[in-house]
Order: sequence, then C-alpha cells, then structure tokens
Amino acid sequence: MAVRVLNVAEKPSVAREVSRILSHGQSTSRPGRSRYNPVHEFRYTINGTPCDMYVTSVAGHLMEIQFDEAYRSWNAHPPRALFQAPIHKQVPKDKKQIEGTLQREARNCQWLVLWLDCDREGENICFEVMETCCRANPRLSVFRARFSALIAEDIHRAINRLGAPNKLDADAVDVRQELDLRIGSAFTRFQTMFLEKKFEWPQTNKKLILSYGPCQFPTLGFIVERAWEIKSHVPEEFWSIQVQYTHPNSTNGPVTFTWKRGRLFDHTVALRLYEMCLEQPEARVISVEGRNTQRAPPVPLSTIELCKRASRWLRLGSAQVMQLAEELYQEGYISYPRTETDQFEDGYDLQKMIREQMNHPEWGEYCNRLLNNSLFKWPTPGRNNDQAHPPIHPTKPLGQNLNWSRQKASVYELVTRHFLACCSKPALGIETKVAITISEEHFQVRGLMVKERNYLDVYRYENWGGARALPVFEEGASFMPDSIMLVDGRTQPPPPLSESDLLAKMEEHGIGTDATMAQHIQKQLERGYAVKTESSQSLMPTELGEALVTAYNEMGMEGLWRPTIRSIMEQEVRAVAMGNKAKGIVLASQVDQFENLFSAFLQHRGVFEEVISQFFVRKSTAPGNPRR
DNA sequence: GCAAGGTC
Repeated sequence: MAVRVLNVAEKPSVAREVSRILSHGQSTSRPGRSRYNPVHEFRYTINGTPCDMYVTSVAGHLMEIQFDEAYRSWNAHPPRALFQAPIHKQVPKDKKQIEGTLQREARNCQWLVLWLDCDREGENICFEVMETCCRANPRLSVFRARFSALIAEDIHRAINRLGAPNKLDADAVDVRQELDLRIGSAFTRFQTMFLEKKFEWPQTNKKLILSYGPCQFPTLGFIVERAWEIKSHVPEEFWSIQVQYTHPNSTNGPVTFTWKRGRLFDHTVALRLYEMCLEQPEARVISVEGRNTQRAPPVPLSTIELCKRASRWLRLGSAQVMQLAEELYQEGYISYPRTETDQFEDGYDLQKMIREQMNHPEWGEYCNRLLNNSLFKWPTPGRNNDQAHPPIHPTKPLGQNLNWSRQKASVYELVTRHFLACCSKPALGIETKVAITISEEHFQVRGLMVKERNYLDVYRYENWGGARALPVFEEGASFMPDSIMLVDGRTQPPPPLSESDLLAKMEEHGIGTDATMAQHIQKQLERGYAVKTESSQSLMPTELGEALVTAYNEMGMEGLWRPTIRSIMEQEVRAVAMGNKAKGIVLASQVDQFENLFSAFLQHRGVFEEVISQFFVRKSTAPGNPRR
C-alpha cells in the first residue's frame, strides 16, 4: 500500500509548481480550509516507495510570538518588564484556517515533507509546521526537501535526497524574533506613554504611536542624518576656467574643455592663472586618445534593484512598486517578486521567455533580433543568490484589454525590458579624450561615439554618458579658442535622500530584507517621522522624526538610531545559525545589553523631554506639568 | 496602541 505523504510549501505558488513538476502536470487539486491554499494530489515514487502525495502550503510564518496575556495591556506592567516577561508562540487568528488544513491532512498521512524556502526564515517555519502537524499526528515521520530553484532537476533531486530540518537556523530566527519583540515593545511603550500627554502633537486621525524598532530607527536615522548635512552645509565659492572652441569641421557646435585642476577655492590664484591664459590664449593639442569601450547591460533583476530603478525612472515609491509587483505575480505575469537572486540558473529556458514577448508592439521586434541574430548573450550573473527564487522576469505576455493602471503597466514594462536587456550584448563605443594646454594650464574634453547600441535599444531608461562625438583633433596642432572664461560657482548641499539612495544605505548596513525594506520606509510615513518631498521620490524628516533622533543623540544614546545596532544583532544571530554560540546564551546577553540600554534611557528621560520641548509646545493643561 | 519577518 502506498505511503501517504503530506508536503508543505511556504506559499501556494511553490506548492503548485512542485506538484506540477513531480506529477508532470497530472496533479489534481481540491480546496483547503483557507481559500488561498489548496491541496494538490498525485502519485509519486520516492526512492522506490510508491506514495500518495498531498501538497499544500502555508503563507509565510504560521505562528508569531506574543507576550503572555498579563503583559498585553500597556498599563499592567512598566515597559521595562517586557525584557523578562514570559512569551509564547501561537497561531494568529488569520492563520487558523491554514492550521486547520495542515492538521486535517496530517491525521491522514504518515510522512511530512517540508518544502519551505531554503533560507533561515523557511527553516524556522519548518518547525512551526512540524509542531502543528505532529500535534495532530504524533507518529508522522518528518523530512526536509532542499532545493535551490523551482526547476525540474532540483525538485526531483530534492525529493530523492530528503534530509532533516536545520534546528540551528530555526533557533537563530527565534533569537531575532524575541529580541525584536522585547526591544521594540519596551521602547515603543515607554516613549509613547512618556511623551503623549506632555506635548501638543500634530493632529491626525490616528492615535499617536511613537514606535521604536531596530529597523525603523536606523532607517529614520539615515533620513535625519541627510537633513542635518543639508542644514549644516556652508556654501563655498569656487572658480574654474572653461575653454570653448568650434572646430572648423564640427557639425554639432562648440566643444567645451574643462580645467584639469577642477575648481579652485582661492579667487586670487584662479584669477592669476586665468590672466596667464588670456595673455597667451593659443591652445596646443598635446594628446588625442581613442579607445574601444563598452557599456554592460544590467544583471538580472532582484527586488531591491527593481525598487531602486522604479523609484528613479518611474517615480514610484517602493511600497507601491511591491504592491503592483505582487498583483502582477498573483495574476501570473511576472515571477516571484521578493528575491535576492540576480543570476539565472544554467538551463533556465530564457529563449522561451523571449519568444513569448515577440508579438509585443513595442519590444516584439527587439525580441526577434535577440532570437535571430547574434544580439543574444547569456546574462552576466550578479553576486547574489538566495537559493529559493530566480531573478524577477516576465512569465506571460501582455493580454488584450487589460484594465491596468499606468503605474502597473509601467512596472511590467520595466521588468520585461530589464529582462530583455540583461539577455543582450553590451553597447559598444569609441571613447576619445583630447588634452590641450593653454599657457601652462591643462584642459581636456571627452567624447563618445556609440557604434552599436545593442541592449540600449530596449532599455530605454538608460542613456550612455550624454557625451557626444568629438570632431577630429590632430596631436601637436594649435588653435585659437572661441572663448576662455573664468566661471564661478558655489558648493551645493547634498540633495534630500532619494528613495533609491535610502534603499542602498539599508542594503549596505543590513537593515531589513528584500521583502521588508519597502515596509520600513512606508512605516516612516505612517508614523509621521518622515514625508516624501514634492518631487515625490525623496525623503525628509518631519519635526517629529528629527526631534526623536536629536533627543536620542543628546541623551548619549546614538547607538539606538545608528545602523550598527542591527549589524551586531545580526552577527550574534548568525553565530547561533552557524552553531558557534548557543541560542540561550546569545539571547540572555543581548536582552541584558538592551535592558541596560533601556535603564540608561530612563535615567536620561529629563534630557529626552527637554529636547522634545525644543520642537513641540508643552500641553499647558497637563496635570503635573505646569508651564514654568 | 508595540517589532520584524514571512506572506494573501
């Protein structure tokens, strides 16, 4: 008799894909208790054992940690108690139906095979699923299927080489969860309750929540830090010499040579050098260099790159991009949108996906060229691979009469053009550099002639250089410039932090993950800590955001908003995952450390209040807080 | 009324 096997994936799309691959498209489906998570059925032979396969899914974590009931109320215990308060894991309300399906199926099965994503969080979810299923059926044999991509080869290999889930990875996630909950809740409760009645806060329709989080605050920190740089910028005047010349054979106007010295902040010196140039204005060409150059197409698209590029070129916020990408994914138009991977597996059928785009009115012709001549090139791999998802790419051509918003269509277009671009040859050009001297001063100009546009033809967001072709200069020749000018300028403050710069900083310091970065930025807006500027894609702190970070600083608690705090936590968590440190020891020491930080915070509450009072008006009616 | 991480 066949062994009955319950298979559980992290999301419905993986359950569907695993079933399709293992059953060669022969699986049938029936609804689960949750309407998004059906159960797929088919027969399969695992290492010679005939099996009845039941494949279903969860939707991310099945459980979350919570403080015990006695600590839920904000007033029942002082916030400091949250560092030691008892916690437990539970299935939240909105996951009860999924839990129901798992338990119902588990009772009917003998084996449990875990198909969760092969990352740390996935490993943790394995244990949540195990706990749930084994409670319903304690006699289950449990196995872990490990796969690096949703391709037939990997999936077949995984089912025939089943292993055990990795407890260390799961422990590491437990540590991270517990620290985040304790730290976030304690600081959030304290600063909200401490400040809410003391000051007049801007009116909003929501209750004031001054949340603190180990990702939220470093994110806010980046925004405030840039605002400080802008505020403290002192413009400096500088001078530079520019030379213009219209070559007799030129077809596109005068050429501007720039000064090799760049800019000088000493007016007297700049003026003297300028006057020397004017006295002997004849220019001599000292070198003409030409070399072949190329501009590489982008590497395959990861989530963070999608957000950065959409922000820059489509002027969409990353939260909105992810929302639209999610819709496109649900409707089958693009692959899974939360991926760190920027390389395609060998054997991925890129040609097929290009062929599917051949009838598109705008880029269909380009696809023809890709398939029919030597324009195609296997994408240059990026450096990242999350071992769970391919780079983002189109999975279905556009249909007729889609009622899509302009924004949604533009996200699909970006994903598709990016995909086609990364499958293309680089653009080729010839760069020329002409160097001249006037008096003793050196000047130069660079020109570029694009020989083959290649990927640039489809990737219309990018231009190459903005440089243009130069007329032909002869080495050793002399000419009389049209003009020599002493131009002056002032140093500018840096621009407000753009969303793509912010994402880059978060990525650099490990704040958040591909799936959460957009949410952390969104949270800044939601809490009233930051706003988007009119041009819409830059972030500036509000009074509130700046006040909080300033206050932390004045209290000597810089560490609370700098990114380092998260990096250290991440290091410790990694040590647990590697088996180098015990879960209990890391937890105890980290909790202890943050509890001490919290005590210091309480001791400096006077400074906290004082700094906030420099930004906000005290509530005159507040009892116990009379105005001086 | 709180975090961050999955995901619908």
